[in-house]
Amino acid sequence: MIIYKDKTYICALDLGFEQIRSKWKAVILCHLEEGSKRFLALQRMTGAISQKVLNTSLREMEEEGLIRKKVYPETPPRVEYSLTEKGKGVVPALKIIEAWAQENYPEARGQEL
Amino acid sequence: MIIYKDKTYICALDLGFEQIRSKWKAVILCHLEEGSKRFLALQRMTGAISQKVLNTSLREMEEEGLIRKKVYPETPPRVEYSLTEKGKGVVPALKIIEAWAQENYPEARGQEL
DNA sequence: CAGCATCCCCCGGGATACTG
DNA sequence: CAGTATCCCGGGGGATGCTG
Repeated sequence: MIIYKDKTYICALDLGFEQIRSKWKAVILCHLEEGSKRFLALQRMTGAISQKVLNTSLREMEEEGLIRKKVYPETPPRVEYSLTEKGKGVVPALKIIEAWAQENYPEARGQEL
Repeated sequence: MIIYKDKTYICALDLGFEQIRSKWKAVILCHLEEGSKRFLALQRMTGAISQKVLNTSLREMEEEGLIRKKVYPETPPRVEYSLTEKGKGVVPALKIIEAWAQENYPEARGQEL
């Protein structure tokens, strides 16, 4: 039994998985692995994600220390998101899932991010 | 763009991740890696999961070919769940997440399943 | 023991419109 | 461009009770 931020988890996997379980976090993290990305770039890459959800996902992951947000004081504003060391630590797991899907789902053959 | 069972996914990771994204599937899969388990045993291990959710999770994963269900025609009934080859393919990813959580969250130190 | 059947509630996530 | 502010809906997931 683990308690973290007022929530209880039954094991480490439960806790860790919860951090990336929402609809788009995994995809976002994988995209950021290619290098830092701007808000609009992320939105375009995912395509389907709404602004609101992209924002909450990014903020939550920033609070968890998975990603870093850098704001350039320009007009129009420029913001870049990138992976932290902690964030880089989960990506290998996501890569495995991606490869696993490509192997096991014919539809996904060769479908990279 | 991938279409699978009337749903669309933007990439392989999206498709693959969706198969294990629900609250308990990852934990269940990791438990099954130790060997085949009975229904009640799984329920006890997770502790927090309700029967209904455990059941739907198991059925969905069976339909996806991640796990196998073996029914022994006895009374009282005995049912055992185990990983398929396909199911074994994702577990390494979950192990990484588990280890990652143990490293990055002090609360989860040494918290095995 | 291993499950269906129900009821219910919360919130994840989409759509739309507006701002610094 | 990079967000906030609302509104709204579906369904994931819990609780409880019943059966072969």
